[in-house]
Amino acid sequence: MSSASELCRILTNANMTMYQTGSSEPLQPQPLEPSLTTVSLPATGDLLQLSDLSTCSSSILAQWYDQNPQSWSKQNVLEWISFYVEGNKFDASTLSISCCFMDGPTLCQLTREQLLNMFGMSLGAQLYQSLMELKAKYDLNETCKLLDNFLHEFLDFPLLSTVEVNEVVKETSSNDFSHVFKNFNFENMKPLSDHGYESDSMHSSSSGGMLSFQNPSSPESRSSESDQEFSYPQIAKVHIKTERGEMMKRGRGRPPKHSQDPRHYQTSKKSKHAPRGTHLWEFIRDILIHPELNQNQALMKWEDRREGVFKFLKSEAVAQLWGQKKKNSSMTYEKLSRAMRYYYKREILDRVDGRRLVYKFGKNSTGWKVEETGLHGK
DNA sequence: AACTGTTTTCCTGGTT
DNA sequence: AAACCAGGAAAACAGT
Repeated sequence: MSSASELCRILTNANMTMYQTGSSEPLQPQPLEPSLTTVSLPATGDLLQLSDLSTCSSSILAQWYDQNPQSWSKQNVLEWISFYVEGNKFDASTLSISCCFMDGPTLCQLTREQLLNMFGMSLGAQLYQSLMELKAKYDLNETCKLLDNFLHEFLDFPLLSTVEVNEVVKETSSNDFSHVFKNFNFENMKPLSDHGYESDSMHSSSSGGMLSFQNPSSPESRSSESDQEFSYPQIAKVHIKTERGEMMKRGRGRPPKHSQDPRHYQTSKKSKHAPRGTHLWEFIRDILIHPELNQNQALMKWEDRREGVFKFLKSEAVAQLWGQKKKNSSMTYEKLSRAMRYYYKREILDRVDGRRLVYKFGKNSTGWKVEETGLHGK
């Protein structure tokens, strides 16, 4: 069996369509204005900001995070399925892609049995569960909106402006809805604890071994290919008259010596930044094997498809894209290429001497060979 | 908490 | 000169 499924890859690359190098902003929901009334209760929008699903699909998924599954488009459904396919390294070579082309209403009509028939016992069950959870989450969202509105009106009442309400809903919510949030990371949330995570044991109930995210296909089996990161939103942790602390992301790697931005040096709480998602080489591979999803940007091309030799056509654009994926706007080809050079030692890439911007996949990279992909590039 | 793996950042020096 | 390439060093951060 091929190590990575075609569907998975197609959908991974569908993500590319969302990355517009030329455009100013990555496709992410605009953070809602922090409540200036100093209420740290997350606004409903914050609450539901699923800015990071565990894999590369995050940008896409952010588009439909607060939608009722009933109103999902076909694309949304596809993305949702891909999340589970990729997250589990599900081998979808046996899965008919046509199964995945349906809109939200159609999806919601399916029974559990139908899903199992279409996607198999494991994935089908998982999709069914996820669907139920997302529906529940949507309902919760609606409830929260009401609560949010209520609280805002409530807080407008002057005599109540010094009331402090702490962790009102936390217990109920974490008990009842933990599974709902399981796959999501809520940025802009104050972490419950220093490290920003809840203990896993608290909510192992719903998914159990089902969501065992393993990646047998990647050379780095220990990698965080599909790592999940989540924390609970503190649904009603209200601090009236308390400044909402801005958490600055410190950024990875060695701190820039001559950073233009002094905030770069400010210490911050360990940011729960984006899970790694795919590795760089996989990201590159995916651009190559699905050029049709690059918005006609011709970012890279195969020099020798069979041998796995490829070339960067727009090195900085690719770097920007990679940066967007890693939420790092200062990514450059210079830095990206350093990471690429580290792959030589691990034989994920082989050296190609004397040819600028040309690299070659090595024996420890997978998913690019013609036979593997089922695609036939030039 | 220590350790490992994978980048990210910076840098010096070389090549095209 | 600009854009790359090579790698060392150090740091950040996630996962174990």
